[in-house]
Amino acid sequence: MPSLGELERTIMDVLWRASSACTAKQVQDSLITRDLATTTVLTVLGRLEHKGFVVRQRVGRAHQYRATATREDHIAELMTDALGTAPDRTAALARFLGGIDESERVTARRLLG
Amino acid sequence: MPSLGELERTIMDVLWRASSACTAKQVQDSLITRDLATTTVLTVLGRLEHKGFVVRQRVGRAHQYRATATREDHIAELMTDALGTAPDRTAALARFLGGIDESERVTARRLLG
DNA sequence: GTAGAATTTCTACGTTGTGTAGAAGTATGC
DNA sequence: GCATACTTCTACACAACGTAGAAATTCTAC
Repeated sequence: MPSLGELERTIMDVLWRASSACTAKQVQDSLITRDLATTTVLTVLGRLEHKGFVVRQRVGRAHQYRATATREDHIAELMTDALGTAPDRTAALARFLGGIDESERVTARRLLG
Repeated sequence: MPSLGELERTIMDVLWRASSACTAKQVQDSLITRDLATTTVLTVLGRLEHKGFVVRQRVGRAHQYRATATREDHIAELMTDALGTAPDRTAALARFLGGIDESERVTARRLLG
């Protein structure tokens, strides 16, 4: 899976937080702390589309962008990918599960049925 | 956590597989498919040391390198870091656990006690 | 239907990380 | 002491990413 730069990540966060698809302008306006040029946002959104993280749809003269996966799906995929690099999956899983705190272990047990 | 490039990763794999600490020469000789210069291996080992993935110790005129963490620890840390970026940890955990296959879910349940 | 504005596309540049290795320095063993 | 093994220094190319101006396109309001 392609990885995300810092700005790419920031922009994905906007899209993940958004309830619906956003235009580049809307993304730009969400990032008040950074004062980016619109073209910068567009460039990054283009790269994110290229990497498969977003899709876009024309609406009027503009495009609306939305994330192709939820943030949780993305995170789960990162975790699965990491686990996938283990020659000994069980050992890696054991380390991971051993490292999370007790309340979360309880949650995990419940999630596993 | 710093990430690993492709060669850095390859060299970490050597160190992770090795039962004991390795010299640059030994690492180089393990990578028969790549025919790298010794200095290349040294440079990368230096970067890995800088990133905290390895430590070295002088032995005679050479240095021996060993990984600071096991591969499984590293992988578990990647997973934990990914989970740590989730605003809703439970949701992310649910997606992750929901995505692994049934036999591994059984293993996970057992690991959780 | 044309002018102006909004939006996109194209192009580009600086920075950083990484793969790669030569040249030069240094220490060790004989 | 000297040759050699090993390290350190320096360097370069290439890709990814942050950044944005210039130019092209397209919609809308008149």
